[in-house]
Amino acid sequence: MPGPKVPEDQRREEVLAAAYRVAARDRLGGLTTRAVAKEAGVSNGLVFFHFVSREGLVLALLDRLLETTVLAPDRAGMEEASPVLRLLRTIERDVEGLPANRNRVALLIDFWVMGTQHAEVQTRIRKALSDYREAYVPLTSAAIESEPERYPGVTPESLAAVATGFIEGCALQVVMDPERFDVAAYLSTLRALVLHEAPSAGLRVG
Amino acid sequence: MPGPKVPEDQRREEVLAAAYRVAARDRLGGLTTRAVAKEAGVSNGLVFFHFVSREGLVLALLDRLLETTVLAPDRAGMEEASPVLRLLRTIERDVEGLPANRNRVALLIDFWVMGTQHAEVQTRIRKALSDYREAYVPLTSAAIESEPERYPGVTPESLAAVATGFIEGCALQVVMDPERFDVAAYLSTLRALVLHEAPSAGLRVG
DNA sequence: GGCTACATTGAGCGCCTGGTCAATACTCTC
DNA sequence: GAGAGTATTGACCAGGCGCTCAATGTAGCC
Repeated sequence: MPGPKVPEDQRREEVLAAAYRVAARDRLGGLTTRAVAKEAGVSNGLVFFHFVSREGLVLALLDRLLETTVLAPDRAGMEEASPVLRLLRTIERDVEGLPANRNRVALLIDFWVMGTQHAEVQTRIRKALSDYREAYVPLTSAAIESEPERYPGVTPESLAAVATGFIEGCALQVVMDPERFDVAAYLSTLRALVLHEAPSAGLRVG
Repeated sequence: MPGPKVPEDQRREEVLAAAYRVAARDRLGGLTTRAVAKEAGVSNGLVFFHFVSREGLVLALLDRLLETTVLAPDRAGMEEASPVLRLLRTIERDVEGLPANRNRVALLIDFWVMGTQHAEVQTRIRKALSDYREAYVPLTSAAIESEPERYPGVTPESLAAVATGFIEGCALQVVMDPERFDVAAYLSTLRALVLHEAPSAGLRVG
């Protein structure tokens, strides 16, 4: 009683999209092959035909998730700002974008936790985090070079690590308690800490 | 064929300790009632006799975990330092303590993630995090008061939130990639950012 | 139209899980 | 020592899981 055939790997794509929907709703723990099949309107066996195993499906989902997560900082609209301000604004953009992507962020943290026990997931997550840090290095490098005496002993890499670590901490907060997490207060505090000047200058938060 | 009886709720304690050992090794996903029973050298049914359900066991474990996690900052040995330095050193102590407690931290993050979908776990975790922030408020308050002009618009609460958020970000790093996480570089970067002076003065890192 | 190759189905297998429960052994009381 | 109450056992159940596979429908080719 097989259903209609679909050309090429379009089916695979449909199943993967269904897997994302299920995972965004029920997280990795709720990502069963049956749930995915049902969501895709397809039989259970077909999931295995296209992904071999649940693990294959999970890894494909992770790859898709990481592919569609933009790492490169968007510098549009801040070409004229000082390097330090550019760095700050990039961090702020990333943090401000977290609440709207809560489901996606929660899913990434699920994979993060899974990576603690699963070698293949671990290497992928580590690489993504490494890429994320790398994407910040040009910004941190410029910031340090603009005022070297202000950042003694700080390397572009260590500053990038701290910056992304800060963002990841924010991601945890957002996932756990989105109502309590006050993006504006968080960011203005960061600004004051780093700039040592009133946050009202140039703050875009309403 | 019941085995020997044990007075009071000592058995409950043994089972809970076994649950911690299992969870520290295999995390929440591996925390099955049978695994705990085996680890405790006890029958499967006894776990339910003492904890009613797996959920009861998990919640008891979470409570135990949070009870035995010291939140109050230890100020010993820094009475004479400036408030800002005291704050920094407290953060440093917390961060430095993470790698040695990797298993415990990983387990807490497991609960954190679980709390995203489980109401009772969520309230407990939120309370623990709130307490953690609160524990920092005296330190952040003193730091701000000592140099009010240096932290414009920064409240003790927001600074405490950023400080603990920073530590939680570090916790994520440690759990994911303990070898790569360079505690010393992280902390010296934080110092330089906040103090705007050479980190060699007063840094205790070898 | 027949043939081949392949996508698709759904029943079914084995395993593990949380949970139940009657039977049983221990401990205490008198 | 008998009786009562409780801690403990392990077999058992239902359900969900990942996964397999023979059967079957579909599409393209000559």
